[in-house]
Amino acid sequence: MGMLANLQAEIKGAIKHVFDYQLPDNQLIVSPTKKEFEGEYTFVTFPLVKALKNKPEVLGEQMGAYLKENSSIVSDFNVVKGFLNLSLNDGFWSTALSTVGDETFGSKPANGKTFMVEFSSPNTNKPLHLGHIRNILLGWSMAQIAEANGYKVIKTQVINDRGIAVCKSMIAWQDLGEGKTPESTGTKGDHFVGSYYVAFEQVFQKEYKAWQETDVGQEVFSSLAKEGQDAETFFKGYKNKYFNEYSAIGARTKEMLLKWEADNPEVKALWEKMNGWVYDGFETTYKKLGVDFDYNNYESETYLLGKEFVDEGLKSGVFYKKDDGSTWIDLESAKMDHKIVLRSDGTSVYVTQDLGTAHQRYEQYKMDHLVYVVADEQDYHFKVLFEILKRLGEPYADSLYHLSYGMVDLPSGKMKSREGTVVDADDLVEEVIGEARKASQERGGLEGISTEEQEEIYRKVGLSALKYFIIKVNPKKRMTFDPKESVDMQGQTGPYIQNAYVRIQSIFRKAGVTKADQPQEALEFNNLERDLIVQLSQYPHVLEEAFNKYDPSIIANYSYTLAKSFHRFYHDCRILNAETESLKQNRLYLSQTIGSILESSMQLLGMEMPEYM
RNA sequence: GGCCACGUAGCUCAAUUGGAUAGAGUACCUGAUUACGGCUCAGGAGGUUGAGGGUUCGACUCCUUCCGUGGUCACCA
Repeated sequence: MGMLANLQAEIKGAIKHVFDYQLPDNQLIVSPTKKEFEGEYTFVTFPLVKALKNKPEVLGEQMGAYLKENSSIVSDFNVVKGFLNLSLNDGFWSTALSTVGDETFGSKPANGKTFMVEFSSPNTNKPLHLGHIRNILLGWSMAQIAEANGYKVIKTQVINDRGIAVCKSMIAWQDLGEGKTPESTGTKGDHFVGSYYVAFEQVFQKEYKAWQETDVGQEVFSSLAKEGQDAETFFKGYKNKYFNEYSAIGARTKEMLLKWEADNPEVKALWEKMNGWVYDGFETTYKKLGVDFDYNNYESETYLLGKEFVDEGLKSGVFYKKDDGSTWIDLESAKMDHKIVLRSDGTSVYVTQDLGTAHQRYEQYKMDHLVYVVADEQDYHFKVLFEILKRLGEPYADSLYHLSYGMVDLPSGKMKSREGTVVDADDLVEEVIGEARKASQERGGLEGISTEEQEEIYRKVGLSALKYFIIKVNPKKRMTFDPKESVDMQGQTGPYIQNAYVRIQSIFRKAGVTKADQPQEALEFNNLERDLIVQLSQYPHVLEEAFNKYDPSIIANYSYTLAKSFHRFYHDCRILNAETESLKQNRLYLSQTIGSILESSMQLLGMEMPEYM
């Protein structure tokens, strides 16, 4: 990092000297030179044109000449329009390499601040699916990136373990379960419970269909349907109303929820038993994905939290009450609507809970950042939530961020649980690992390694294919997930990057050393080596940028270009058979640095490097 | 309909934040390499950056008007 600052200072000095002009820092644009041109770094002279009233070419020539003459690091230059391309001398590259090769390079000292991130946040009535995987990868990566930027990190998830949906699975298990358990059926707990949720929907739909044919159903249709609306469309929209007002199984479900809220021991026992099964299942999936949490928020413990806020807010006039007893906030001045915060029966809604949870977290952890990783369908919810917290004068209101990401589509279109097109997380993980195993065995590449180690490698490789495929996309963009491409291992993929690392390890094994030191004597660097050093030196900036923009895909793309450059270098330049011993040492040292940065950057994205593949 | 995102090669994605001739991968075609572990490397072809207008030395990027896609406008979470 210091190396670029050095160059910038020299350029600034040159401008002062040649033109007697002080260039503002924000106009001092120095970037790596594009491949088509000679040189390694480029200074953009356009900003000088206005102030100095001269042609950009002339300014570039004058500065270049001065720098070549007087600078200790510039060896040559050329000017194309407003671009001054600078070539730097071997001494510069030598110190640059030792900078990036330092073990502390890229890591930032602790800054004493706390970064909290909420992600995954599953419901206990369904197993995790592809959408959760994108969420988890984003949340996990942001946690790692924050840590690399010096923050103390707290990873948390909200488990939506209560409510009407959870009661549905419970009712279905009571009716249809015959006392079966995950153990007795050999089913993973979350899948086991999820199947009863599905069963409930089937029973309910059957009941609803039958009701539609009854006199009552027909009367509802003819009296409430809009003109020209057909029965199917009408009843689709009427489903919730039916559930609440007519359905027998719906009534039983609601009754169960009331009992749950009244702490009925039998209901609570059943609830705990079934949720326990689900948690076991989630744990298995998280473990396989290689993620964990520092603590969980259970909705059953937080769903009442926001109420006291409402009282305070009513007093201070932030909220107002309607005649029916419901409580609202008027957000029109912030270009939003009126929003309900307490129902007329006094119970709280989604935002109310989130208000309370945010407050509780701050009380407990005094975090400096709180990031919610939630899909972009909830953009409006978070705008509302943050605005309310601001109006309530919460001290942390400005440190909140909604990391909003686009939904994951399949090549065939949207995932829809009702149509059974949801991609299950566990299935997906098994599939990519299976593909890695298959590909490896076809090549017969892992002979002489124990079966357990082989399996561990397949896991690392398969998961990196899957994870990279998802994390490389800018979070806010909606993405298409093609299962076929997600198991690819060639091209811009996780395994391609792993392969660069494995090659480096292999070189060291071949060389019979574990570590390389930088040679002391003066050396020459070729284009490929210089390019690699430039890329390596950007790592700290990449880290910062990924953190500031909440965007792990920046790191994913960086790792790929670095791996690509290495593969090319590896192809064109002999390392162990280099012309001289010191050149060999130098290249080993460079390779070692690349390997270590590839490893740490991929680790930020939740991907592990194998030693063989 | 209001509001919010997003529209870049056939497909999946980039573009150092306003910089050079818009780049990668994939698929397709052509070559290299019997090895420092080829899950590699090089080359070819593929573009009016959804459309129009504006701002300026310079626009995928900023402003504006359309068009398209998705999301959201629940006393669900």
